[in-house]
Amino acid sequence: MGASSRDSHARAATLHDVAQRAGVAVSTASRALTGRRRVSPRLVRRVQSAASALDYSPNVAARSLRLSRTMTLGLIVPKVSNPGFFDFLEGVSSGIEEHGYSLMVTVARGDPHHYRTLIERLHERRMDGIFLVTPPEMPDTSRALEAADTPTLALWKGPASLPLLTSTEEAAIGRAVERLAELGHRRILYLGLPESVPSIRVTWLEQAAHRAGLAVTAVMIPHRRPEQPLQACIEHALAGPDGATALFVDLGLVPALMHLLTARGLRVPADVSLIAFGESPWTLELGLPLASISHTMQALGTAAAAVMIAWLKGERPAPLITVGAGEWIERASIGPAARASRQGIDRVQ
Amino acid sequence: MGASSRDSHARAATLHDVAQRAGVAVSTASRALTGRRRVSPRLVRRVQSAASALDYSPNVAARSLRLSRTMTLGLIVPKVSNPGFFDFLEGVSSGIEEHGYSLMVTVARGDPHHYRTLIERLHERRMDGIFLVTPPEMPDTSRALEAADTPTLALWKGPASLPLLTSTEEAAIGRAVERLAELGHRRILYLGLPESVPSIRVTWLEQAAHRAGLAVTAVMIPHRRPEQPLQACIEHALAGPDGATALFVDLGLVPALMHLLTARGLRVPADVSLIAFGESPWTLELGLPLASISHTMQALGTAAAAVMIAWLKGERPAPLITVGAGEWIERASIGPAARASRQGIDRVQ
DNA sequence: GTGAAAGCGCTAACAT
DNA sequence: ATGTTAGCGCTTTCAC
Repeated sequence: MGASSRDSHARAATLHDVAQRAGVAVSTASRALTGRRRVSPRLVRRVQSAASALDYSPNVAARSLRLSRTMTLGLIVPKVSNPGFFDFLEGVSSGIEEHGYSLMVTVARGDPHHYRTLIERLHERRMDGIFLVTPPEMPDTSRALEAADTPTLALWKGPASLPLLTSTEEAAIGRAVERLAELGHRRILYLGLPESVPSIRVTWLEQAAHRAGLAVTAVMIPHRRPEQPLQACIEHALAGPDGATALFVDLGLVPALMHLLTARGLRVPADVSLIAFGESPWTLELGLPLASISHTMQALGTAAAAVMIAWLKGERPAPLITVGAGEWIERASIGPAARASRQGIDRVQ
Repeated sequence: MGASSRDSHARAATLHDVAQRAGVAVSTASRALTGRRRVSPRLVRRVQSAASALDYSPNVAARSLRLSRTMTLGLIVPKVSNPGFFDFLEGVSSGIEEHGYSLMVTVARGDPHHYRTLIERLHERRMDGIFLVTPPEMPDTSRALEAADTPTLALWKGPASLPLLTSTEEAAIGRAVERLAELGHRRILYLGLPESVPSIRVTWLEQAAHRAGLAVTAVMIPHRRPEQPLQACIEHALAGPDGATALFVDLGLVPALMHLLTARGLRVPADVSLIAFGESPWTLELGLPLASISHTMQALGTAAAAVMIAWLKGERPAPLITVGAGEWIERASIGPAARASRQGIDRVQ
């Protein structure tokens, strides 16, 4: 133990201690440290050195009580294992941190009851603002939120009463679908993992396909031992003269899918076009130039942070904000619809 | 707006308001609500109904100030995009939540300076405990922690002054390596992503290999456009009579690797044995029974939570705690060392 | 069993 | 520019 380390049983130094050591009043010490009002430079120095001598660390709880502001934001996320989710968290965290805010994170189970509990919990802790991520099928939780009267920003989707932040992923999907239409594709197969957060994707994809005159078959692969194995799904969907010629898949399914396609002798994009939701550097550098709807979760996080910070400064956000975090990236995994090889595919089945 | 919703400009009800409405003293109201001392059932009911009528929500900041306990735990994690990290977070979160604690999450950039800043920040907020995850190459941050005098638990690795929580992954790796030795393998190639959190894996792997008399080539694939593309790496490592016959890879590399191996006509496990760090249901169900060192991050999270809760109850943790969260799972992707097909592999190069 | 009052550490009026 | 004081909302002695 160095001489400077305090006895671990001594209570932490308070502003009072600092003021006393510097020979000034507590209010002066407060002003000197926070800089919120003019104090003579001489005293500022004295207070500062007293503070550092005592290892003074302001008590945020006391400050919060006094100012009715906790400088803390809450984040409620559903319990999903989306690979990109940590990036989102990081975006939010770094975005608010530089403005002096901290982040309180709670992970909700699926049920609305738990959501309500967590909202209450954050309310008791008097969050200055809340980021709310609800699973798509979540019923209304707005009552619990109303009571709290806390600036709350919904991500991806949420109750109509809340400002909503989404990304340009929808537009990107639209562009991808249009491109497929140009290439002569007529039917798309979507393979998704149920626990991927933005399952609005499916809706977006369906709408875009409708506009472009394409048909969509959406298949959510259940998490545990699917009754209809993925393999059967795909073969069925790709088969026949009306079979899908293009595949949209969650990135997590790509390895399995590639394996399966290779095993069946189907080539990308000669036999089937492939578009992934999400990017991974490893799919790119290795002879698999995978076209994708890239979605930088981190960008969405920082955007959310920025909107919230502005809100706390009095600038109420628009009801719907779209962030440029989604992008259509065309790569060699898509090509003209493989009408010619239909027969070959039929044989597979 | 329902009749019960308060005017959004009215300040939140305080305990004083509740007491007044129930016709009791604030102290009685406090006791009735917290149940920390005996209050007549009649009054308890009166206070409770007054509280719910006023939508009373206790102010945690005030309580913290009074009790010198925030009921909040801090988590510091390095800025890495490890897929399983969110699971860990979830484990910690749910583990502490049921004991009434909340979680404050901060994401650190690589540098020690930022770590210190974040630790200070958490200290100002008077966390009751801190979970610390440092990247392996992080220099000592213990001075900042000492000052805080807050129960701090290190995960995976950390300064010697702190109790450390690791998993049985090390043992699992040992078992995997022994099995490979049995199967006649002599050289292992490890392919890792640099940003995977527990890069102590490499150390563990090397130690285990040494014990079993095997050689290890560890290659960390740089994130951006590697000068030595993965492809060249692998071909070089697998080639020659002394080439590696078994591959340990991070799960994120599996798709790329599979593609590459398939393209080169190398079969698993006939030509090369494959072991992944991590599990994904999609690699299993689809003709790719991938042997793995499975590591349930969530289990590690809940374990960390449990240790911390116990600590806060006065039960100081052992300096080193090993959690059974890592497991060696043998599957068909490993087999006897492919001495016979050496020539075929050489031809590939 | 209940009430009155002190005080946790801080900031912002209000005085000087 | 600096000091004095009230009070943020809560729990806990201390009296009764």
